[in-house]
Amino acid sequence: MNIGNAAEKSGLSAKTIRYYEDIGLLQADRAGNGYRDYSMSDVHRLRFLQRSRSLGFSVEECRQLLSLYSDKDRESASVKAIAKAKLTEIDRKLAELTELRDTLRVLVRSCHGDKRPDCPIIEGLGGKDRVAA
Amino acid sequence: MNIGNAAEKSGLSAKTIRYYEDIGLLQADRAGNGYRDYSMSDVHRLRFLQRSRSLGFSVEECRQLLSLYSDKDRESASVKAIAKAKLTEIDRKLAELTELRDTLRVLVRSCHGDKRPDCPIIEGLGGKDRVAA
DNA sequence: CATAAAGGTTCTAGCTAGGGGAAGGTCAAG
DNA sequence: CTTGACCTTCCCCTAGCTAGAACCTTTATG
Repeated sequence: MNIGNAAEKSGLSAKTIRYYEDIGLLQADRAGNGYRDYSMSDVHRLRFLQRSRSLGFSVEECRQLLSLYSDKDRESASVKAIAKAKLTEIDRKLAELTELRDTLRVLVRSCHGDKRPDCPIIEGLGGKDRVAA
Repeated sequence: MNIGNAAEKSGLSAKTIRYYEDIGLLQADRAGNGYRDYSMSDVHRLRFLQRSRSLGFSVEECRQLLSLYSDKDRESASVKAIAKAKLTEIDRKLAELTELRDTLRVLVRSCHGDKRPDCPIIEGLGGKDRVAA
């Protein structure tokens, strides 16, 4: 099947699929006319990539996961290790983002937001001390 | 003061300060030897940028905030609008990331993680249906 | 049969927000 | 005088694509 078809079935754009081929994630066969030719198994792998990316795995992590996906002798422990590391990373990002939000929320709440120029947000961003979270 | 000094005082790297000048965020005076020369007021603005960035504002948002920072006739409502929009954006990211984490957490918990090849994580990433969060 | 639209191909360039490092000028100390 | 720390500009690199140009192939229609 052509790339457009594979794109539709996998949920990736054709551009993205070509990019993945470019960086060596997945190589496609070529038909006589030079068009890329995808099998159902290729589509499964593309879908796998789409899901992995949407779950926050980096392309390099996807490369590892894809190789484990294709390896019928894999140890599930290897997969779990990657997923756990990603989970830890996401938890860290969540904590960071939560702190950010709390700080920003305090600033926003403390600003009256009218035509006067005095503004606790500006002061908080410019002041000497970190605004209390 | 030289850029290294301004960098230290503002918490930004010299590279970053030059980059900000490059994109027109903040222009510095030049000393006779061609070195950039920063005043304390420049340092305050750099600090302002550092804090704004660290709170998640994009460089373009920082540009607006900095112009409001310098504008003594600003309306605090303008500042609050930008901050509120950013807050909404952060909340959205938080929700997204939380959903991601929950999905990933379910997958990780369901995987025994040993030497056997069968792996619910791989199945979850490759399967036809979205894994339940 | 001609042609136009809808695909496909390769290539380059751009996005964010800087980091790394080269090649070279300048300044203070020993 | 030289060394080392600092400064300058310059260009390339990162992630993960997206957009567009220039061109080729297939398919549908008059």
